[in-house]
Amino acid sequence: MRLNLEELYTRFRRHAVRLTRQRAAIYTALAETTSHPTADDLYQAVKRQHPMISRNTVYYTLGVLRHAGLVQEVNVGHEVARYDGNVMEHHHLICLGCRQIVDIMDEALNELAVSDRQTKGFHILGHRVEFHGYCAGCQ
Amino acid sequence: MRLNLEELYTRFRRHAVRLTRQRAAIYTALAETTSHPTADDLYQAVKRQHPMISRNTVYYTLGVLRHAGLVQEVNVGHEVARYDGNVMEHHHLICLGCRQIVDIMDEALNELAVSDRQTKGFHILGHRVEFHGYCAGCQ
DNA sequence: TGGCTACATAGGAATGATTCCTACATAACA
DNA sequence: TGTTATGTAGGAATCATTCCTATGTAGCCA
Ligand SMILES: [Mn+2]
Ligand SMILES: [Mn+2]
Ligand SMILES: [Zn+2]
Ligand SMILES: [Zn+2]
Repeated sequence: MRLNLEELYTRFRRHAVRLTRQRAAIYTALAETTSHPTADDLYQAVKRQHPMISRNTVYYTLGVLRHAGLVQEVNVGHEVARYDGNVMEHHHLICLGCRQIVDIMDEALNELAVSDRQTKGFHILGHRVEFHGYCAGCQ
Repeated sequence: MRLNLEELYTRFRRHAVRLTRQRAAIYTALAETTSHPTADDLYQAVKRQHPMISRNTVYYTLGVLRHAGLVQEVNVGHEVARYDGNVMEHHHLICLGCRQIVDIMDEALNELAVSDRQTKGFHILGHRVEFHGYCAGCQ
């Protein structure tokens, strides 16, 4: 979905994150896609408008945004980190062929819990579910 | 659980994996713990009996055992890889404090599925669930 | 049982995503 | 508009894992 400057300004302000051209470009690129890009994908995309941007700025910014709760990291095994501008609670489908990651918005999955007998004394704060398989194109 | 040489021999034979002293030591160390050690944990443990073992042998062996289905890799975010000698279908509790990983054997979790509407044309082969929280000692 | 051969091991070098360092630039606030 | 805390660029460093290669040996067969 399209993101205007005013909305961007509001979101950053709300989380006390300084707004710079680089941050605006990185966050916008991420918020406007559902593809869960890597840091380098974002670097390549943002570089078109900001040829001097450094990879470090991308990593640093993603760290700041993640800390502020504006962005999520999605890790699939030990592959390179993927980022997600969708911070609503949701889970993922992962294609073993093309490595694409697709959102699953499913209330039942969000409400998943472990039976008390299995909790082993843990105080549970959250959970993550990923389904693995082959997408339509890779089957 | 304790693992005798004969059982070891049977398992390796069944999966057409050559049995060496190093492999026996690595696999035994892993199969006899529930702690999900790292490759380096295993290297340090095995080195007591095999002072000349190399880290490379540990990595190579874990790769072979994983390929044979005798061992699993468990990845928590981008932390160093953890290994699991329990190859039954199961899921994990992860402590955000001490990073310990605890098994959850729960049939309901094993049978989890995505609703067809959410499958997005994927052919699903498996899934993984992890619960995050603080263990009794870390709360 | 001894010899062959494909595969395993040790050790060291290479890799590569991410983090660290630091001098310079600039957003935010008054 | 000036001040200052924070962000940026660029390069070096990190470190788990993988790659390379010479030597060793498990498993098989005569
Ligand atoms: Mn997502
Ligand atoms: Mn386990
Ligand atoms: Zn695919
Ligand atoms: Zn703990």
